[in-house]
Amino acid sequence: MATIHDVATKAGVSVTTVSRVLNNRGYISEKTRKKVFDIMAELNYQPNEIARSLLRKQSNVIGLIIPMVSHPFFSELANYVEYYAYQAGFKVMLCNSQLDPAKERDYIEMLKRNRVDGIIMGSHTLDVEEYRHLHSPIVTIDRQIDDEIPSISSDNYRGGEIATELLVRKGCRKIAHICGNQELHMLSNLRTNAFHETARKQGVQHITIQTDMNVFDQKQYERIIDTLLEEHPDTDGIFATSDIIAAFAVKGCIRVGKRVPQDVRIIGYDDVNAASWLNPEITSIRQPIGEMGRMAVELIRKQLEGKPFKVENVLPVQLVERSTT
Amino acid sequence: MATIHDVATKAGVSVTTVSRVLNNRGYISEKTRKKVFDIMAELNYQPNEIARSLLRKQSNVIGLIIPMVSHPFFSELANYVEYYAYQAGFKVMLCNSQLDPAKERDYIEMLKRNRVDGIIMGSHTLDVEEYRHLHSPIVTIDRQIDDEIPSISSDNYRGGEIATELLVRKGCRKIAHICGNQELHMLSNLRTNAFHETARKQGVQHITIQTDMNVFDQKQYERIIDTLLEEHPDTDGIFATSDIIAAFAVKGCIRVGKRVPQDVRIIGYDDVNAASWLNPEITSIRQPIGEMGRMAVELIRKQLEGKPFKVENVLPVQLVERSTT
DNA sequence: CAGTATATGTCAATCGTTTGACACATGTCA
DNA sequence: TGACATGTGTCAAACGATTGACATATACTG
Repeated sequence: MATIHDVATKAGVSVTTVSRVLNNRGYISEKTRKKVFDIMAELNYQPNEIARSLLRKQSNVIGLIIPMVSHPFFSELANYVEYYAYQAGFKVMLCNSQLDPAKERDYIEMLKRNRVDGIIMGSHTLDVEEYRHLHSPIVTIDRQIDDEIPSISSDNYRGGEIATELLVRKGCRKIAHICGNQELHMLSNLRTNAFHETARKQGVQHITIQTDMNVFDQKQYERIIDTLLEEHPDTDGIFATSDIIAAFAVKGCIRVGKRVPQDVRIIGYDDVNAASWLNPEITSIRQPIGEMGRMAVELIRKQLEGKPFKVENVLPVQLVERSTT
Repeated sequence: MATIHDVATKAGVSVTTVSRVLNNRGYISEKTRKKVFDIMAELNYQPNEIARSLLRKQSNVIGLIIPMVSHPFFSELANYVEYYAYQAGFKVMLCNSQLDPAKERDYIEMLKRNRVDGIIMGSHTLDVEEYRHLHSPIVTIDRQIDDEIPSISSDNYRGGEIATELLVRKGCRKIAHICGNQELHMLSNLRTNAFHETARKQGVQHITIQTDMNVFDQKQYERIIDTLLEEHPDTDGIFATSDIIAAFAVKGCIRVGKRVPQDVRIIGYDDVNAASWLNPEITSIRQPIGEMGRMAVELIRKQLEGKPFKVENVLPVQLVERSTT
């Protein structure tokens, strides 16, 4: 790879001059500028960003830690993060924690060693303390660490409320809620709180089933649904905490001969693209994933630039009614 | 951030000693080693990988360029690439081209400026020439550049053959094939060749519909299916080049009152996870995505280490029969 | 006691780029 | 003529780590 030195020699100028051309500073004649650019093209010169980063103490890299990209919610989030990061001149480093604390910790250290400009945390398997000592700007998705670290989430409580209310309004008398593992202290636990309170207030029977801590395990979903329908055959409403789980609920119902939505009404969560590929299309609570991604990048930038930012960012959710309710 | 210098000073030793501890070379007493590690922990020291990369001329970063992560095939591929890269000590930089040549080119240059150790190309919107001049090790997914650059693909021709044969065997007499844009010169075009040849050989009516160059556009899929069913109402078999398109085909059929698989048999491609969330579950041609990801990382490594490697890597596909055929 | 293994230090170069200080032209304008 | 703008050069330090050469000191072994 050619260096700035090679370019300077070949162009018959000094490295300072080349650097000046490259960074547009100081006086440069049109003739020299052209000459330098020509040589750069000829040598296929690409300035070494590693050397620049070292000097500038800025890598322009954002680390994105999520449980796994192949989960639709996170793959869509990653897609938007990449989109807005690119627009802002950042590169994104993809880190799947697989919800393994050791891997998550390892990735955090790796990102620090690589002096990333910021970390977007979509996985949270460690203790609050461990996140607090991070020096780089971070932003968390769906979890609050403390009142210094900005977090982004959608209005989980409201989402749980809307979902439960819809099922009640549609006439469900016994509603099951399948939620994620509550031990992770995610803000999504609020959906479950909302479910309990709303169901109680409305006076309908309700049960809650927690999934294991695995990111996503189809077999587990199938088992949970089967058990649910067997132990509570009179269930007439299911509020699943993701569209994928809702999809398995639909399949489970059909397997045992129940019609959706006539016998069982089902609502998912997230409103990922896949929710509308399914048949029947799944009613869902839409999280503004694009906006969450945009805001995550923006919050990193604001921290880097020392600008003020809001610590708690709760975005509105929206009911998207389709065919399963 | 603490530097190796701070650690040395605080530990009362020289930077050389700290470096020796860090890199496990030369003689170090247990006492000093412990002392240094203690201070490193105390100062929360993380060696600056940027400085190391500069010196070693090795960044341990792999660039992954794909059309978009939110497409299930690529999100699963990205997931595996991350998995194997992590195991091998690499970080992965996520680049979505959106099938925009300008963005793809820009990303390639960015990756070169950042001196990545290798590039996995899953997006191919540029001319062969542009890829050929890349200096870093690259590996392509689903496209052949020349006989120097290793490529990975699954057996697209065989996949197309199996899919078509299955539909014929099931009794289809008029089969439609929905394929991706053929201008991209991807190896997946072989599926279409296989479709034509097999259908002709078997003597069944067949039509082919090409999608636009967009990565994925639900509206477009819906339109294509609607038009197909309207213009060719006697279609009784559909071979879609992705499971997502197949999902839309299923929905389209049901919309116009056709039963799947009784009236129309549908087969998808890739066998992404989503294929089994759907209802009915989609019959598909399975690409070994995990193996492709593993091999991509391995081929980068082999090039880096100067080991011999195979240029053309075609992996077997497999029929996964479910409910839509 | 000589020789060697162990333990640590100093010093300087290197990776590729940026940047500030300073020097020295040439040209232009008032 | 002097002041200033323009254009380019040299030099050196800095970013943070690694590494080889070499020096020195202690401890042990045969």
